[in-house]
Amino acid sequence: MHSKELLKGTLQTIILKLLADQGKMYGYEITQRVKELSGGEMLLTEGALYPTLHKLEAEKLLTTEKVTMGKRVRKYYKLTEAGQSSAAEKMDEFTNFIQMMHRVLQIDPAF
Amino acid sequence: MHSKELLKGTLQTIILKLLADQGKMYGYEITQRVKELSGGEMLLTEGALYPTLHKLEAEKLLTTEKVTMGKRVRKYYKLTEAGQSSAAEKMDEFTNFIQMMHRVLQIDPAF
DNA sequence: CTTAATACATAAGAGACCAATGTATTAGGG
DNA sequence: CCCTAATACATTGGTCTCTTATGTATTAAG
Repeated sequence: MHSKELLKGTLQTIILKLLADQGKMYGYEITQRVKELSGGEMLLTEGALYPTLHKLEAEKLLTTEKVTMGKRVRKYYKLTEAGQSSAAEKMDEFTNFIQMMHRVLQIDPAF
Repeated sequence: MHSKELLKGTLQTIILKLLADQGKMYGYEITQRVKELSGGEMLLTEGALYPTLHKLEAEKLLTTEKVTMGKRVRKYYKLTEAGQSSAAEKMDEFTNFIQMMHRVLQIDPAF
């Protein structure tokens, strides 16, 4: 019942913000961090995550670095400079969105 | 750059909440009220609005009443009892969503 | 008389995500 | 030892929601 439709459009913002805070992360780590921060409520699917990461990389907002741990390969992502700007922009957009929704839905701002 | 993607999934909530507050409204009135409440930032397109109204009606959350004003026909929508429950539910979902996003994005709750 | 606003509506398509599936390594319990 | 769960990457097909474009018709204003 935590409607999944509301999450649409938030994934890029989440990824960029986490990377802005953490410096670098790999895909699986992102899914776990989101799960942790949301108290288990928000579960990123790989079918959403990886295509988005690849898209952000193609747009030069992220760069990758492969690190081999034993026989397992991890792919770390970090923000480019453009990515850092984009992260800040997306966060602004999101807070504006929330404020607008508060007005439209007439929710007590204290909430 | 108020990203349109973030609005996905909010339309039903908005419609139900406005009807819960106003009692009854017609389609065009809803677009104007949203525009007014958002300070012109949020513009509902008819291609989104009418199919959604029809869908909510098909789900028995809304009932309609046609009113003729001169030669122009207005179609008023109001909530059924199920619609009132649904409106409250959607509002809960939305506030939960915002709280979850605050945690995930680590936004100052005061914001 | 032409444009903008009011008022309804549908159809084609795009965008973002989910579910399912696939490969492969590692750790733990029985 | 073997099976399962967790770790770690990735792609494909389908769904849902909205946007763009289009259509009809009335009314008000310049």
